Amino acid sequence: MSLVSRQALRIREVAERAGVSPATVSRVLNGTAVVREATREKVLAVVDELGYRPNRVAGNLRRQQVQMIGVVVSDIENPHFTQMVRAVEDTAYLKGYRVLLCNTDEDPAKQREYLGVLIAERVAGAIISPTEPDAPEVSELIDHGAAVVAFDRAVADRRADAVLAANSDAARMATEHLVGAGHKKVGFVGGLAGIETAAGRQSGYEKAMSAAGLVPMAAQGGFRAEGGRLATLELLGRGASGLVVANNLMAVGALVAVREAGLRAPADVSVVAIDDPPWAELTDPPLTTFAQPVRAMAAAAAGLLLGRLEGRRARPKRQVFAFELRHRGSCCRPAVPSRRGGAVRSNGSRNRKE
Amino acid sequence: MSLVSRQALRIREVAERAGVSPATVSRVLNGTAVVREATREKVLAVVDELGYRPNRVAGNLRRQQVQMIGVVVSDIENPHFTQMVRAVEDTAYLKGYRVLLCNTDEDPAKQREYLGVLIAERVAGAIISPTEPDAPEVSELIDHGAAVVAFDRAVADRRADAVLAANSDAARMATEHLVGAGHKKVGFVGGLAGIETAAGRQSGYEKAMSAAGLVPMAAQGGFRAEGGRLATLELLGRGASGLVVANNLMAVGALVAVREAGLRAPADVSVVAIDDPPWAELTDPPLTTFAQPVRAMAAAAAGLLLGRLEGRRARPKRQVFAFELRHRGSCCRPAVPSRRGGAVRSNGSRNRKE
DNA sequence: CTGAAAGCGCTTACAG
DNA sequence: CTGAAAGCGCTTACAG
Repeated sequence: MSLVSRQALRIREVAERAGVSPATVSRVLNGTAVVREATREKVLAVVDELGYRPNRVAGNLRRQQVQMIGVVVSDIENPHFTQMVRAVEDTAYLKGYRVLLCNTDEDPAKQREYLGVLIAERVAGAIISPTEPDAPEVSELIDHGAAVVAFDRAVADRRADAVLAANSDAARMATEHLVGAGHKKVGFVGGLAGIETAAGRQSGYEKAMSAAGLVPMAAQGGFRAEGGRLATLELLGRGASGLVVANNLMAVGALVAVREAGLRAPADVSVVAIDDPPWAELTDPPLTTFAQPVRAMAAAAAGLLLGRLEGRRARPKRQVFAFELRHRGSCCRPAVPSRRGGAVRSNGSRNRKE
Repeated sequence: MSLVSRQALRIREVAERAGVSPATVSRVLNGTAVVREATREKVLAVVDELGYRPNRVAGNLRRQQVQMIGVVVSDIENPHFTQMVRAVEDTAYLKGYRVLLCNTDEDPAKQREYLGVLIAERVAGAIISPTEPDAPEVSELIDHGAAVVAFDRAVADRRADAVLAANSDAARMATEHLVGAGHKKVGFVGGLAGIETAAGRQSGYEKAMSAAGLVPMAAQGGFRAEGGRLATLELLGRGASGLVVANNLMAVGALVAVREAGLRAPADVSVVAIDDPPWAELTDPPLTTFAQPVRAMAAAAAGLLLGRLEGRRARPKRQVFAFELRHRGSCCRPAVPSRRGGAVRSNGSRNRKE
């Protein structure tokens, strides 16, 4: 179809060749006005013949709107966010919106820069899992007319919709699950300080422990596998017989640590993780988890966002989703006191790659 | 800093407030010309005071270039592509480029539409793992001046750079590995018909089998977990004692199938997978794999792309990366003839979700 | 139903 | 070192 040419064709060339004005070509291509059928066909024939591709950058400027949404996550490699991005992309694609991927690495500076990009590009909206919930750029983005939905973690600006998970409840239930099986020394492998989901999960854990009259025992793993490994080794060294792990990446590290310590789950240690990664039933033992309904959450977020983009003007919504227990093999053998001999080495010398 | 206002500020307002022309504001903000220091400071002060954010859509149009690259993958949820996207995003970010995420689901129509979007948005470049390698849109994109790098799978247009993996070699070595351990009935869980990586891997497998004088035995799993499960059940039903699985998602299904069939790896069946997913050492048993150096490949692809965007005009490069054996527990117990009693049920009645 | 003209908000030769 | 003016490629009131 297309005549190859170095210089991109403009609407004017198409118009001349078709013997009409640029306005008419635009109307045909966008369906924004009724055009005589014969004219329409002639225009389409020329468009096809020349392989004309309208320059959308120009259109965006003129129309004063960009059919693009930013998706801001802290780590695209975390399956939790991968699933979210995937579900959002699906919905956005169907509605004609493109996805601009913004990976912040939990770095507030990077989040600021990326939000600046979204403002500069005048995107129509954004789904944000914030690293810094009160960054002024979030408000700036909204001031510029973008629709914003907070995902997983709320943002300070009250004009944003929010799709959250009941983090505290999940950690509380996970802890109760272990306590109910007779564990007294239940450790908590915590997430990244200052992140809402980490704080929520830790508080649920602490609530359950104190309700049971037990002493909390937490170590921070930073939401990453290697951190989870080290935190787990520390907690095992302190005699933990049950572990609540605050996310799926750290669960990888926790399982490795259990093995490194020469222990077996659930015989020696019971493990419950929050988040249900795709590989949960493949591990040895299969991992008991509290699963977030990520897809439903992502669909809700995309729905809220696209709803606003299509003109809904309701006041901001806040939807909270419950976790769901997926009982597998890593839990819960009842606790057996002092079944272990020696101390556990509390940090690995092995140079592992996660 | 920013005075909140419904209507976005334009460069003209900033110029008026600073008592200079728009041209000068532009020069200060872009550093494109020397501006008197006092003027510069005045402009920056006003920009800061008003919270001015240049409209990059307008800039893109005027400058005739968009600092954005498209990343076209078939499935962002496949860890293989997730890692690639992540590595590309890192590099692109550092060079000031944004990433537009395009998920094709191995659907040629979706790939065409997304490539059309990339052309219309006049992106500077694209990294493409093509579903349809000879789609005319790839050439159109290049005609429009975009730099294109093919990833994993080549594209027909010879002007694109390519970063590939030695698929055939990997499958051949995996097969030889099993044959070397004494397996005669080595089955192959194949990928999606028509996809280059699937064909390459299957041909490597067939080469190794015929070199060993053995009869090939393949079943197609479509590169997805559930397909891998069904294909594996079929091959086990045909008496396979060794399995080469053509990608990581199908490996999930294969392990599940082995378990469903009441067998154990490596005692009853040896399994080698191509692709090394993050959870390979967590499975029961840990999965022996041939790993692609995804990060190195992604870095190479991003390097080639950004190199061209920065003006390199060398002829198209084609880099092929070798796989690397990661020996773990799922292989290779030597084959023991007819160690199994009855037939294996050849398709599961359990209604699993992958 | 169609065209001429203005304008989206920048950047950049050009002139001084 | 700085400004006035043109122009990037569209879309859309406006007029007919």
